[in-house]
Amino acid sequence: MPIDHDQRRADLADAVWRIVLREGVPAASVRGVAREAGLSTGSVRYFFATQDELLRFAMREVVSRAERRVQAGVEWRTREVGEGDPIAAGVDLLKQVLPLDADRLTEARVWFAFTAHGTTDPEARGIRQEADEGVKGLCRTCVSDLDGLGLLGAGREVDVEAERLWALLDGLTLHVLLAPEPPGTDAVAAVLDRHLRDLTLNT
Amino acid sequence: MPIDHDQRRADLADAVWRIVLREGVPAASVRGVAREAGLSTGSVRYFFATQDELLRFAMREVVSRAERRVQAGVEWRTREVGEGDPIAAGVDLLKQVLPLDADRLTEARVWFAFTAHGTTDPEARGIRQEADEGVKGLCRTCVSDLDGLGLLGAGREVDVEAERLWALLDGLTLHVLLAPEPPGTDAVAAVLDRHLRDLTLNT
DNA sequence: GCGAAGCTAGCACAGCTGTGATAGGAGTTG
DNA sequence: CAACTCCTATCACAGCTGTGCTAGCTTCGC
Repeated sequence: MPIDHDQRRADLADAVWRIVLREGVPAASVRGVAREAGLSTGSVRYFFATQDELLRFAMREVVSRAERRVQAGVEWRTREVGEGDPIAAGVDLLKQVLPLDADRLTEARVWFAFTAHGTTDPEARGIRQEADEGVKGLCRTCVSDLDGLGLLGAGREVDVEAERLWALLDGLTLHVLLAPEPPGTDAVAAVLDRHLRDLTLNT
Repeated sequence: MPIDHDQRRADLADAVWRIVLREGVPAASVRGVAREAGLSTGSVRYFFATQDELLRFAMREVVSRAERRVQAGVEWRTREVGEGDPIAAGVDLLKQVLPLDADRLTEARVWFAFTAHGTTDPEARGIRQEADEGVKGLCRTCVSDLDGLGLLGAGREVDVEAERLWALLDGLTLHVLLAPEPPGTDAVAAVLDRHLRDLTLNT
C-alpha cells in the first residue's frame, strides 16, 4: 500500500512549523526537520527535492488554512449582513484573520517568521504579497458593503478607508504577536468595532 | 594614536546593516561582517566578544538613530502645536517614525529583520518591546494632546484611541515595507490625517 | 517466484559556522 | 633600548549546513 503523499507533505510542513516556532526559520534545516518528523534526510528529500521547496510549501500551508477558515466565515457572514447588523458582521469577518485563538496564533507566528524570511527569498515575498491581496480584499469588502448600504459617512472614499482598515488590521496582528502582554480578544474586537463605527460618521 | 572604539563599533554595526539588508540576519556571520568591514574576524571579536553582542549592538543602533530624530521632532512640534494646528502637528510627529525617506526606509528594513529575529532571541525581543513603548507613548501623546485641547470627540477614550492609532501606525509601516508598490508619502500622510481628524468626531 | 516500483536510510563531499588561542606588528611610555 | 598596551591576523577545533549518490527494504503486479 503506497503512502499518501499529500499527508506526508503535510506532516513535514507540520514539523517545519514546530521548528520555526521554537527556533525560527533559519533553524529549519533539512536534517532538523527530518529529526522532528522522525525520518531520515533521504526520506524528506524524496518528497521535497530541495530545502527551499520544503520551506515554501510550509509557508503556503499557512495561507491554505487561513483561506479555508475565511471562506467559511464569508458564507456565514452573508446571513448576518442580511439579518441587520453590518458592523458586527464586519467585525466577525475581520476577526477571522486575527490571531485570537491558539491555532490562529500559531499560524500567525509562523506566518510572521516566513514574512521576514521573505526579505531574502523573493518567492516567499511573493507568497506574502499574494496573501496580502486577499486580506486587503476582505477590508475592501467590509468598507464597500457599508457604502452599498448607504452607511459610509459623507466625504469618505472607499479606497482610502480600505487601505486604512487594512493597515489597522495588520498593526493589530503585529501587536498581538509581539506585545509582552497581548491585547485580549475583547480589546481587539472593541478597537475593530470602534473603527468600523467611525466609518459611518460624516467627516 | 589609539583607535576610536565607538567609531569602530558603529562602523561594524553599519557593516551588519548592509548584510542584513542584502541577505537577512542569519547571513550576518562574524566572518561575513569582518569581510564587509574590511577586517579580520579577530579584529571584529576584539570589539565584540561574541556574535550576539555584535548583532544586538547593531539592533540598538536603529533605536538610537530613531530616538535622535524623534527627539528633534518633539521640540519642533511644541512650537507647531502652539501655533494652532494640532492635527498637522500630530501628523508631522508620527511621520518621523514612518519609513518615508531612504534613510528611514533602510532603518525600518533592518529593524523589521531584527524584530523577526527577536522571535528567537529574547534579548532582541526585549529591545523591540522597549522601542515599542516609545512609539506607543508617541501615539498616546498625540491623542491626549487633542484631549487636552478639548478636541477629542465625545465618547472617546484616550486608551482605546492610542492603541488604535498605534496599530494603524505599525500597520502602515509594515505596508510600506512589504507592498509591491509601497504607498507614497502623500498617501500615508493622508491616511494619518484622516485618522487624527476622525478622533475629533463625536461617536 | 520475479521484477518493478515506492520508500527509507546512510554515506560523502565541500563549505560554512562560532569561538578559543596564539603570534606578530605598530605606537607609546618608561 | 626595553617593556608595555593596543590592535590585527591567523590557525585550529568541533559541529553544522545542502545536496548527490547508492544500497537495501518493503509491497505490489504478474
